[in-house]
Order: sequence, then structure tokens, then C-alpha cells
Amino acid sequence: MDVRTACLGALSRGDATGYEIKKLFEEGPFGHFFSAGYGSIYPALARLCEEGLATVATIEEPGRPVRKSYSITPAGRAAFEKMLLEQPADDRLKSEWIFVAYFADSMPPDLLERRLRERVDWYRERLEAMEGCNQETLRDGERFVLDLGVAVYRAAARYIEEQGPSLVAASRRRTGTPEAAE
Amino acid sequence: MDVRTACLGALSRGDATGYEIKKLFEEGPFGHFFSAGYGSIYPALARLCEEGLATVATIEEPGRPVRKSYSITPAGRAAFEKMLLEQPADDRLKSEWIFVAYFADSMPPDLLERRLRERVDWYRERLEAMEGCNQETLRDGERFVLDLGVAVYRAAARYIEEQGPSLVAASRRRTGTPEAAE
DNA sequence: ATAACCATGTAAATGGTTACATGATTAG
DNA sequence: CTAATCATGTAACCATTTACATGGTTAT
Repeated sequence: MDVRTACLGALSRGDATGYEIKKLFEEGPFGHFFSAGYGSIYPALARLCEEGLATVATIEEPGRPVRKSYSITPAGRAAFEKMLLEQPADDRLKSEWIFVAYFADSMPPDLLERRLRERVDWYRERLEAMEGCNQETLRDGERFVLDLGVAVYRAAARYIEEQGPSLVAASRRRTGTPEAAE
Repeated sequence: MDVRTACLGALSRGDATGYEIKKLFEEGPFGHFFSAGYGSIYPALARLCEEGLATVATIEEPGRPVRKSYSITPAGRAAFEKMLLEQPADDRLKSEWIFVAYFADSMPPDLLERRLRERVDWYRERLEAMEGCNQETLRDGERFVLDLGVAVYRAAARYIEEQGPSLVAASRRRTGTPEAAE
């Protein structure tokens, strides 16, 4: 799904500015399966207006930058609901971390160990943030997606914690590198 | 990581044609975190040759199409190993399936139920294929990545199987749609 | 015969990232 | 006074996808 569709989805939940949509894409459940920068959000919003799927209202309030609030139109809502009926495309994951892990035996053992630790730490941080989300305010689908993310991250963190050390040990054995003192 | 780097990584494991690299990207552990089509692989391979990171040899055998076998050069190997030392960029996942699940309450319950079933089936199929991989022939890093994928897919499939039905039930309650007879 | 697989590529179009450009307000 | 946050946008660049173009071999 492109940024345009994602913005339409965001607007289907209520009016928002480009800035707010960006934040929505970063935090909460949305952030786990999607991301976009201003360079794609603002043009996407403009295009939705051109196509009649959204409208803009400029809000000028004293002591605040001028904001542009976007609203979905009935046509936009219809288009979005039609999209939801279509067969979703396959997931597309690009993970540099997994890429380097694949080539773990071409990496210095100490670096490998650090990468594994960083990854687990990253998962733990994300998990804490996710579990801290106010579950009350979420809709069914949002909570479902959030908890799916939690289940997946937990499984990944646990796997790396359990299996990582033996990967590092094998790497040290292969290269004859003693454990680095910290 | 771009297709060029991924091709370099593939060649670091041995000579290959563009066609073979495509297959590597589709099946086995590699397929879980990366994908690329011919339209990006062939130009990437050509560029690696231009940059002196790989060389080509044209193989003509009777009763077979002409093939071009690419080999990594020492410079290519050095460049690849240097890349492995760098901080990997954040994962980038684009999942239309999760996107529609996020908006589950805007979807007809029967369709939601089908999407959940399709997803679990897809995970189960992949898991069978992954567990069927000959573990003996894999290197440490490859096996690690493969098993990480198994752990993650299992957790996801299990979560959807356990939590999906209540999501569907809530959706039916909300819309007053009775269960469809099959 | 017909589909699937082997095998290589190009060109146009799409879509997204990054860098640039600007400027006000608020919290430390 | 400085950094962070609020707020919007454009333009150049980059990478990738998709469609096109070709043609032999193998299995059903």
C-alpha cells in the first residue's frame, strides 16, 4: 500500500494535519508495519484533494503556525472501503539486520555479539512502549495489530537471547578469537 | 540494503548467474527478509562489474541458453566485509495485510474471517517449507536466520489462531451479521 | 501442443527518500 | 539562549517495479 492509501486510512479515523499523520505513522501500532516521511505525506495529501477524496481547511490560530487540516470526503471513504475488500499484496520486509546476521560467519565475533545485544535491546524497548499504550482507547483492529506485534517481537527477542550466544561461541571457535574483556 | 549489496553478498558465497541469484532471493532463509526482481538484479550485477567488484564469464553450453556467471573480486569481497561492519539501518516492513487488519472494524466480518484464515494458512505453508530445508547444508548464520523466521512465523500464526476468532465475533456483534453458512 | 522452466535484458513509469528552505513557539 | 517541537512544503535524486522483448528446453 502506498502512502496515499495510508493517509486515506488515517483520515478515515478523523481529520488530521500532515504533521499529525506523520506522528501516527511513527508511534502506536501503525509504526510497526508502515513508515513515511513528510516528503511523501504532503504530496499524498495534496493528491487526495485533487482526486476529490479529501478536502483541506486552513486553520489560523494566534500563537501557532498555520495548520492545514485534511478531512476525508464520502468519495474518499467509499474508495478506502473498496480497497479494504481487495486481496492484500504480500508483505515486503527489508531488514539489514537480518541480512548481516545471515552472513554472521563473515563478521568479527565481537561485533556479532554487539549486534545481537543491540537487537534484543531494541525489541525490549519497543515492547515496553507497546505495552504502555493505553489499551482502552484502541479499537479492536488496532489492539489486535498491536498485540500481534507484541507476540512477534517477544518471540524474536526470546529466540535471539536463547540462540544468540551459541552463534557467537561458534564464531569465536572458528576464528580463534578469545572473548573481549569489557 | 539495496539489491546491489545483496547481489554482492550472494556472490560472496560463490559464483552465480542472475537467474540463480533471483532463486536464492526467493527460497531459503534469504526470502524472508529480502526480495528483488530481474529488473533490479541484472542492472545491479552490471554495475558491480563496472565498479570492479565482480567479473562476468559467458558460458555457452550446447542445449542450454547462454549463461553469464558472475564472480566476486577481492575488491568486491573487501567492500562487502566493510559493509558488514556498518550499523545496519532500521527494518522496513510494508504489510498490506496488517494494514487492513488495523482497519478490521471497517471490514465485513466474513471477509475479515477469510483474511485471517488465509494468513494462518500462508504461515503454515511457509513453516512447512522452512522446516523442510536441509539444515545440514546451512551455515551458522543461515540456520540462525532461518530458525528466527520459524520462531516469528510460529508466534504470529499462533497469535492469529488464538485471538482471531474473538476479533471476528466482535465484528459480527457490532454489525449484527450472522455467521455465514459454508 | 502447451505450460513451466531456463535465461537475459531494457525502458518507462512509479514511488519514495533526502536535502533544502522557512519560521514560530515552548521548555530547559 | 538553545534545543526541541510544531508546521509546511519543494526539488533533485535514487531505487525499484512493471511491462516489454526474445528465445530455447523439458515435462505433461
